[in-house]
Amino acid sequence: MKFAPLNEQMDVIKRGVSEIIPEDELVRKIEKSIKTNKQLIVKLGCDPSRPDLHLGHSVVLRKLRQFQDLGHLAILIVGDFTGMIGDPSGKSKTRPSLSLEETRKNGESYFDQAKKVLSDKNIKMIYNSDWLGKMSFADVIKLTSKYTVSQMLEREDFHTRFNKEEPISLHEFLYPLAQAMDSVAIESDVELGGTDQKFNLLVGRSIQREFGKEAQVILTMPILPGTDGIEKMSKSLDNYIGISDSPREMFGKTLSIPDKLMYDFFLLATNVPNSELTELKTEIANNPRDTKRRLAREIVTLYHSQEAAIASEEEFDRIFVKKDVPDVIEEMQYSTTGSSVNILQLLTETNLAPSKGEARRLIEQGGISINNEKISDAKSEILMNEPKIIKVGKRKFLKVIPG
RNA sequence: GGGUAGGUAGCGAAGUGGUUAAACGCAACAGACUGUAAAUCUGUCGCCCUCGGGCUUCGGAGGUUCGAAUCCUUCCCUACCCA
Repeated sequence: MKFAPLNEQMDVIKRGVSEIIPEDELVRKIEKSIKTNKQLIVKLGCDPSRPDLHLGHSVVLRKLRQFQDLGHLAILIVGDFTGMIGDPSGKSKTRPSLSLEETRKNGESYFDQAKKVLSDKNIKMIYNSDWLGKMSFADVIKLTSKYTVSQMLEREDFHTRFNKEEPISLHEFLYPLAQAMDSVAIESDVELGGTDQKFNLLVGRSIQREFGKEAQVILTMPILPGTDGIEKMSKSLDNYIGISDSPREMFGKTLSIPDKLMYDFFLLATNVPNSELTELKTEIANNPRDTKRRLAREIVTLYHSQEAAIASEEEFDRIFVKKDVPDVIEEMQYSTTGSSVNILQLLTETNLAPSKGEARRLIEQGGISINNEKISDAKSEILMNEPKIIKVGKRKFLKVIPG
């Protein structure tokens, strides 16, 4: 294995990063790796409770990919053990804790999606129940003795929740320590994470030292904002662009981001070369419309293909500019007893509307059309003699096939 | 164990016996507009039938009352203070 020179490696590694702590230690680790011809162990923890990956996750995964391409070893740690305990933080009703089997399954699905970003070379996936599951209560007590309550409360979210008199479950304090044990177990040289992970990553450093290991360097990436431009990208806020989204969805969602986010998306979520980045800033200012379309194409190309990118752009124009129908529409078999069916019944039975009241409202507001004809009467009877295309709102389509 | 403050629709938050299906904000949804699924504006936002209603909601259970989210009993949950 031949590693690239230090400067080249650092140029790649530093793109888009928020912090490297401490940077000089990373330099030393890389120098040593070049000299001894040994790959660095780069760790990324993944949460198996939410296995749907989106562009936000991709930021850190892409960084991991860059380490892989530089010849280093990526270790993905699936938190199956921690997932099993379940995390009731926040107000959400006791989140059901997953069984080991479920976390494993989610881990697999995480891995499948992550493979769209990662290389299949220089990679290892490990479950943390391998070592956490073997710890005795005495081991846990020993571990917890190495960290104090005040130190824990330094973490911002604990701190604010504590001050707002919101509940903090005791086991939540154990998560950073468990994560730190992962670093001890695999002897990571570098751990990646979002800036929101900084605290946990730093705990890893001190616990590694406590266990007589060399401390890992931590590398944090900025949090990618969601399509709303305000909150961080997340599935629960529905402001995400999923790695497994269809080209059409990816394209549309990308166009809907606020203009001021474009640069960050180019920087953190695409392969646009470093040399083009400065130029892009002026492009964004001068021609936001076309630049955003390019961004959308870049993203679709990354997860699907160039052809898909071009097709999704064409389709976008067809649906939203020409207000036409997409060429691929979801289909559903639908059978009725009579030859026709009431529109409200049709909408609820096809799950296009959750209730008849909602369906009625959609009709009143002019949001329903069938075969391009607006339905304005909730009493309409729809003749079910041939396939019909139902349109709900601007972008929900369903082809109903009688039978 | 004792005390105090709380638990209201997806979230935040009003409401302390009777036009309260429950103000307001956010989110969501529809329409208009737009380079956009952005922003803005308008409307909607428990369920069922209808334009007049019917039914089910305010942590859980029970009770008082012609009538309760609002009063009482009891249980569960959260935070804080004291031990």
